[in-house]
Amino acid sequence: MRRISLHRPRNGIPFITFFDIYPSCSAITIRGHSNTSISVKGKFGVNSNFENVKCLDDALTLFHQMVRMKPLPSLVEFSKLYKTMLNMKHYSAVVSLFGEMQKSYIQIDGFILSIVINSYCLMRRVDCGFSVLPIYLKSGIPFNVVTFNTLIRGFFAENKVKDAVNLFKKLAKEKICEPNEVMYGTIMNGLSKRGHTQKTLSLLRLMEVGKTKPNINNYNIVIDALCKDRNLDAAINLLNEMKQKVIPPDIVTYNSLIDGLCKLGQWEKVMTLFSEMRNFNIYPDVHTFTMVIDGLCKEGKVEDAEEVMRHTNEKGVEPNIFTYNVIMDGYCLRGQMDRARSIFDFMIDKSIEPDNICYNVLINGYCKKKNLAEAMQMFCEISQKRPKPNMVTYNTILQGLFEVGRIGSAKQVFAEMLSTGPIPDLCTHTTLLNGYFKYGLVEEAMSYFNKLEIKRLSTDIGFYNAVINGLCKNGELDKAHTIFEKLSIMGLLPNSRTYNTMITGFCLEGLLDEAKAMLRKMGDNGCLPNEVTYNVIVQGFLRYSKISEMSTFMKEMAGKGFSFDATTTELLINVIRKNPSVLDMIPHFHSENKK
DNA sequence: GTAGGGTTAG
Repeated sequence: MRRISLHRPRNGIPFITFFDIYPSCSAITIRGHSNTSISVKGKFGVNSNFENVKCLDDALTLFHQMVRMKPLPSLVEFSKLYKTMLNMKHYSAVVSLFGEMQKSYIQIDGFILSIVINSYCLMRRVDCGFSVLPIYLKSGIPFNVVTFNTLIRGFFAENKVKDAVNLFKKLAKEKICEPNEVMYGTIMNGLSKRGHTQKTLSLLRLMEVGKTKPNINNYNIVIDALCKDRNLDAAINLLNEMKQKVIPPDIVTYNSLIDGLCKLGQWEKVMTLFSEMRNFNIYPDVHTFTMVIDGLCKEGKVEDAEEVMRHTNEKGVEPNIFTYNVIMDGYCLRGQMDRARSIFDFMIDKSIEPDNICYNVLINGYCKKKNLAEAMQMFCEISQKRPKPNMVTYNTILQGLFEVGRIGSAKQVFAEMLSTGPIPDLCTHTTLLNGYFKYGLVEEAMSYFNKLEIKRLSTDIGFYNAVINGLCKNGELDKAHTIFEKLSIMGLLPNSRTYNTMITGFCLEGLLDEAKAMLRKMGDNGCLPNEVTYNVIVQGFLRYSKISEMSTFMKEMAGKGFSFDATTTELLINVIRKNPSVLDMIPHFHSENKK
């Protein structure tokens, strides 16, 4: 069967399309340099060749077959192949195949160039993405909104927010291209994901009065940002605005809102949204159920969560790996590792391949139960599989091993991480330091710390808190104090944990005046003393029987509505037993505390 | 055939 069709596309170049049977390449549209397209349909349908591309080798083989064909396949087929490769994350391979195309003088078009720019952006090389722009000019291909949207996404991928926004502004100002809803969406999404919810909302308002009116996606981005900020009232107001403007919310809109409400435990409102959705003929999907299940699990209601999972099945929605991971985490949080492991086996029975998160959840669960045998078993299991253990896996198992004192194994795992694993992050460094300090290995801790300082890899206050705490606990208060004083020079702001750690350190050494001075300094630096601070300092005075000063701080505590923790209470009882008159020194406290 | 939104782990 042969069909010939002649049509004239917008750019004015005529295309002639043939449909025929072509055994050697059964599903490829072929276009010669004269812009003649020949589409060959085989028994597997038009896309079958790309569905069969399972790995990089398949893609390369097919590409080389394609470039040798006469006449050449159409650029549509080349872009389909490139897209398939991008989906498999073979970004640099796309770039090099594009190079081969250029060397062979194969004609290119704007689609191909956008894909090449995207490949660079996905490799986090937006700079190389820009270097593709001259090819447009040389080839007489006009830039379009996709070209620049891809580059804007590239900037965001490298966290270059200002560059992204500047490019966006430049495009509009110099009339290089008219931003559309997608481009607004890209900017809004980039800003909202970095906490700039108000700017995102302003852009939506700008769109409302401008030429490009916001679509459902633009609203969804803002609603999700508001929900993530726990500003559910504002999010629901925006939902109502959408309804008024006859932009009907969709499942994504409702999922953002339901997730926000679940995280706040506002279950009645969740139910209201569920019934509202039904009125709009929008049905909950696997995301909706998973978020509800997650919310219930985080409140410890895992049985209810399992009930919802059964309900999910009744509604014809299949739980996916997210759902199972969430339920497993729920059981792990409650220490019910047997239940978590049944879910795990059940999932495998359903032919769902466990992923990294799944293993990490279980490893964390076993570590929390101090069952390092099982944790290590799972760690070894994942080490022999793909995907390989990631940073979270290593950090979890390291923490677990240190927790139970298996320092040798921890060192072994860390060495393995350095040689074949992911690059350690700040959490790894902090875990390692905490571990060394906990077991008195001060020299090892400090030599590791110094190495990191030289490499300037330690730029986080949480990390310094670990060092300061470790030094204080190992009787090295002076060194801790020196590092504390250095923080401001490095431009790091101490937080309440930093101060509390230093105050604890001073109290342990009986340097109560220094402790007191540090507490007063906290307020000056905009970091108010909290319940922990007061408990720590009161404990200090109690240990050194400075009853009248203790009384002063207790009064302040009472004024701020802070309570004693277990340690303070115990110390206080011991002091009162020895000397009952102390009771009169204690200010009017909650009667509960006084008993 | 190229660019966009919502769910999980340390």
